[in-house]
Amino acid sequence: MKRNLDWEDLRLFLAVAKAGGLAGAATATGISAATLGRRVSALEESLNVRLVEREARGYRLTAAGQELLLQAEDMDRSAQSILTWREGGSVRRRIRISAGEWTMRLLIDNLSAFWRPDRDWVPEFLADLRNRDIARRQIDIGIRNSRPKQEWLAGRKVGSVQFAAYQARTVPAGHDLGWIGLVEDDAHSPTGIWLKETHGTEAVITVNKAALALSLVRQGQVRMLLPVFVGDAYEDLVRITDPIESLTTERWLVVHHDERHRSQVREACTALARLLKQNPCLAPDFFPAPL
Amino acid sequence: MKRNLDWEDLRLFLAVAKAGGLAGAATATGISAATLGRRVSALEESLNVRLVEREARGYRLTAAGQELLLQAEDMDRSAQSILTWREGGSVRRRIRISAGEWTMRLLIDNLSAFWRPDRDWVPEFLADLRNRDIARRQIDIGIRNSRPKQEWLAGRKVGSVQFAAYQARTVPAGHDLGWIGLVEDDAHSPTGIWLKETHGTEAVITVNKAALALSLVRQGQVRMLLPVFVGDAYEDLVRITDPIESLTTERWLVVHHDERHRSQVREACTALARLLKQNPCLAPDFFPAPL
DNA sequence: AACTGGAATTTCAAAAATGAAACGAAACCT
DNA sequence: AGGTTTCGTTTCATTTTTGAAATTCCAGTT
Repeated sequence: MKRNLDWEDLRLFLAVAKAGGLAGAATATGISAATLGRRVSALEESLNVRLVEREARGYRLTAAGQELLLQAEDMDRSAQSILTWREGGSVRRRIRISAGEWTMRLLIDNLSAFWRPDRDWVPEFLADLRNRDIARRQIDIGIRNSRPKQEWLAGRKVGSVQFAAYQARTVPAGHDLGWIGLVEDDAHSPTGIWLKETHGTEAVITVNKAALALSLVRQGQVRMLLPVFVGDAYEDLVRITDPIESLTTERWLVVHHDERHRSQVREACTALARLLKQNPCLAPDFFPAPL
Repeated sequence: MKRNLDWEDLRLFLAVAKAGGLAGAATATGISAATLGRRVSALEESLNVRLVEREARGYRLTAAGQELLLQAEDMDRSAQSILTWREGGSVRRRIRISAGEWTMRLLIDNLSAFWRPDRDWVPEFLADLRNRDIARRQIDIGIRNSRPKQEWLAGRKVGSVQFAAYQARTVPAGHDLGWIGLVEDDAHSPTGIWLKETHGTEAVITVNKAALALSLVRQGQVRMLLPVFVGDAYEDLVRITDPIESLTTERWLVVHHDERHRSQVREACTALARLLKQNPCLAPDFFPAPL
């Protein structure tokens, strides 16, 4: 295809000019002499000027080549300042992790179990569960409840999540309470279906914040289906069912298959997998006791 | 392969940043949006920093991306001055043409037949007949006496050259003269073989400059085998044989097959071919008459 | 003068990059 | 609210680039 001035050709010309030939430049750049020769020829063609005399023992710059060398050195100064900027500043990569609200809190509660400040990556948490955001690189690692289906996603199973029904310990046995659910868990979701099939009812109240729902449960006003890593973390809550088999979900770490070989992404995945396979619970102190 | 900072990635990032997304940058650079997306991702990976937020309607620079943009603009200023340097100065390409000494003089004598100052190339003549110099791009077009054999050479036949024996017109008929030859035309060359077979002798005198040999012939001191485009150009010379079939050679324009699609090389070849197919002679005034 | 070492070019198989086309989703318009 | 347009990503066939190995040749050494 037809190109503009290729800056990489300039960079390689610079290396050849500095080394006085292809052999030295090949050593300096890690690119083969054959390729460097072709790139210099390509630059001569695009600039329409002879830049080097090709001799048996190396390349000698023409007058035009010497002029170009000066300008390529200008570009190299800017390039060197880019490298200095990256090496001098924080070179730690922010790894964006997305999960549902409960799982997000689980990670935050257990941060020290999978991350320390001396690591060369920093976790950044985002509550966004769309795979499209992994495609757009807005998310590096997603924690999802099923195996990824798209071929551009790579997944790793890291355990499963059990659900059970909970109410406040202060509610008298046999007292009939309504159910609360999350807006996204509508009547067609697994939790909605379970509720209809076992209690012949739907959630009386729905909210879009899991933390708010939890407060109402702890106040003794409603019952709720919760992941056991949440429900079991609060001593003022009690299960009113055993873990519900039909609501058990898997837990997957999902990344873009292009990204999974990146060292920080891999380290983060390894650390998260180690944590999640231990089936940790929330740290309940995070939430204030209900008034 | 593992690379250093790829300057072409920087150039393409600059285009994406200026356009606010892949679509506009694709239009500006002629490179597809898919490729630009990959190149920006590659740059993020090599610099180990997120440079853009990928949104549905374009790319938005992160803080690091904005910093990098400033430095890439520095590099672009140098790149623009390279383009200005090339456009402001002479953009005409020097085309190096190599041929034997006689053919070289033929070209110079007939310069206006194949080149004019308004052309976008300038001929540069070199007396060097080695094909290796075409490989090393020290020569753009070689005029050779046989079809090129190497596969990296492209050839175009442009006629043939006849040879005949000449002496000075002033030499009396039947007067026995010795022969002069060129150093490179030794006893094993076609001319050496012909001389031995037809006259049972070798060249008495050898010189390494064709012009010097010609002077001696014109002074009436020796006889010589000459290309007819040289011998017939001098009225004070006379053929003493008809054109010698066994010494006739072909005439080929030879270029590197990589170079033959370059417009200036192609123009020069076309012009030279047009001239040489007319079987032109030397302009005899070029050489001073013998004292 | 002969031999050796080093450098560049060429060939061709392998690897990498590219782009057309399809797809998905968000923003915009009616 | 529904339809259209625009943008970015993915897939896969095609194109381009790359590098290992071979070749050639020149400079340096013995």
